[in-house]
Amino acid sequence: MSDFKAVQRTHTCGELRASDAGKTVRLNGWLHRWRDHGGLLFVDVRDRYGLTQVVFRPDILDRETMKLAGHVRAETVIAVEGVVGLRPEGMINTEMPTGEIEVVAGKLAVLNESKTPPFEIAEETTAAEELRLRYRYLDLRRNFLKDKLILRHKVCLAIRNYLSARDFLEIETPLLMRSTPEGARDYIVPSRTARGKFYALPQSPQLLKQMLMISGFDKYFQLARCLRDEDLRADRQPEHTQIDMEMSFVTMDDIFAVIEGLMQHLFKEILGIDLVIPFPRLTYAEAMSRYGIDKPDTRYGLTITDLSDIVAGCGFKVFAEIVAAGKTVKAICAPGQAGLSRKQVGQWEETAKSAGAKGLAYILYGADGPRSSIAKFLGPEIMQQIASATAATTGDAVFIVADDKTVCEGVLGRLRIEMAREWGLADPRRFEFLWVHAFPLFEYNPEIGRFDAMHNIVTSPYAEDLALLEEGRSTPLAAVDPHHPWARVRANQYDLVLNGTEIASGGIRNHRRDIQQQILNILGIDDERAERMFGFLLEALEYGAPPHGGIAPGLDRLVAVMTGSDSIRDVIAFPKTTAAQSLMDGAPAEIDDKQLHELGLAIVDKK
RNA sequence: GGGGUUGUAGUUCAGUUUGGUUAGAACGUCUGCCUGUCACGCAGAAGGUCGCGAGUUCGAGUCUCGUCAACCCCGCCA
Repeated sequence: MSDFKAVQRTHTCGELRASDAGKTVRLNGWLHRWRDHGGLLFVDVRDRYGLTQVVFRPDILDRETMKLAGHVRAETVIAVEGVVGLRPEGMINTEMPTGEIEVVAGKLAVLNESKTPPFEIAEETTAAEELRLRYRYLDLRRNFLKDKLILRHKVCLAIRNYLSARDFLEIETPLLMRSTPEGARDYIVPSRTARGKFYALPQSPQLLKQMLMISGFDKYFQLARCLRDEDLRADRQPEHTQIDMEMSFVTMDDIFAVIEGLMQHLFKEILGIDLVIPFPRLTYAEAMSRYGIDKPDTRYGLTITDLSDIVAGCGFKVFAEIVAAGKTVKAICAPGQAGLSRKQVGQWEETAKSAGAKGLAYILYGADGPRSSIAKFLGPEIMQQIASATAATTGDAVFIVADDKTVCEGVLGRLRIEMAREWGLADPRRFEFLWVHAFPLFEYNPEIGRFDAMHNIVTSPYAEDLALLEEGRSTPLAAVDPHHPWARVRANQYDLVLNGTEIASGGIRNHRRDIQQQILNILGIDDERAERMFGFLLEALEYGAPPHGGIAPGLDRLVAVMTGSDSIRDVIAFPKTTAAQSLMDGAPAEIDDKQLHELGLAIVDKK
């Protein structure tokens, strides 16, 4: 094939129609399937645009060409020249966009042969993901993945157009930067020119986009790669892409409005779906008490009800004593589940226990009256009150947890998700967005014996909570006490939740050095260390830093939801396994001794 | 770091509960036949380190222990 020009395609495999009949065309592509009738031979040629049927006819072609065509196998790269013909009466394939025509072959050239692929390049595959990841380039030939990457491209393009039209500037920030002691474990890159020193790959461009605000670029965005060396999940890869944004002179409402507009645009433009804006808002406290989680899936009910007042002083000692001790009794109502067997109820109790509950009480409101292991202690009146509080009617089941408020919420939140999954309560065709805001700024961490940033160390406190920062230094309350002043500081922090997935996170930042420094101090970073680690940020805040804030939607998670993917691996061209390995290229891999030597590194323990 | 699921022809699986003759099926591959198929059809053939390593046993795909990998979850992480 010395002269490819002579066989180069004139059309793609997805574009020929009946109106092209009579044209002489050339197609290039992969041989998808063949149907050899001994005389007649049909071949489907595939490229990313589609499939076109090519027919090889012995009455037209010489014996050599027929023989060659008869021996071409799956995934061979071929070039075909022929005449577009209308298919005979009754032979039209209405399943295919090109189904009205076929290319009557005149010439065939093999551009490259293919080994038998380890799995079929078919619409559906049952091949294990491990195998598909090893041969990712073959898996990407399948529409299943190909279409998702195409949709991802459209999302990226629409984001750029939308934000650019609203005066946002896309500005790149470095991948090699200094390690800062925040959040996740860093990926580290050794420096050759400064031996013994290291760059870190950014967990996000957080500080850099703040520097851009200080530079005066008041509307910034970037499709930014973010790297974190933490354990993986279906929705977590070591590198992911954020639609990173930051704005100056804005309030939370301004940022919500930009994101609501962006999401509305993306869903309309790409999926043809009309989103209703503005999105509902919940405070963190409301989300936790109603759903037991800070990223609730609001496509289904099963909300949490507080029963403490009802069961205070009731005949069931366990409940009464818990309430007397200042703890809580909470419940969720599962509609239509009164028929659960003893075994099924036991399985939910196991789930509750694994989530931290000591037990799980239940009341099954059957047609012949409520059934419950604690019915005789509660009595009919209390059970009636529980029914009306949880809006349970005949046929429903109520599950009750008694413990600390946070344990109750955590357990019932978990049960809620598991039950919705078990009973298929979440409608996959619905997209329910929700803002969660007013997070606590700090969270007590018993492991290290001090407060941690709940989200981000640069998030600003509510102005009316500023006094609590100082109050926390002299309070007689223990750090673990939920009424500790620092535990009560609310943050200008907000998350965007979509169908129970955290899709974006952001906040209004500290633009005053004194407040930022005070927060770092509370987080256990003294002035000396703050200077060393964040000196550049603190210094920049002293040169007229404007009020600013931002947000960063996760592109992978967003596209995963938009394409109905269970894992973000399906919307990433070359993802890694849960052990952060790339099965295709074998990364991570050892490097040469010479490379180690140049960097001044030695491997101490290979494990 | 912890819990769970899975691992048997190229691929997807059955066989493991109850250890016992030659480890099966489908798809794919190869050969032959077939002139309107489109998951073409028909006939035949080849194809196995039962993830890996120990152990128990007369005998292990099957039982025990360890180990590796993929996936899901907790911890961890935006």
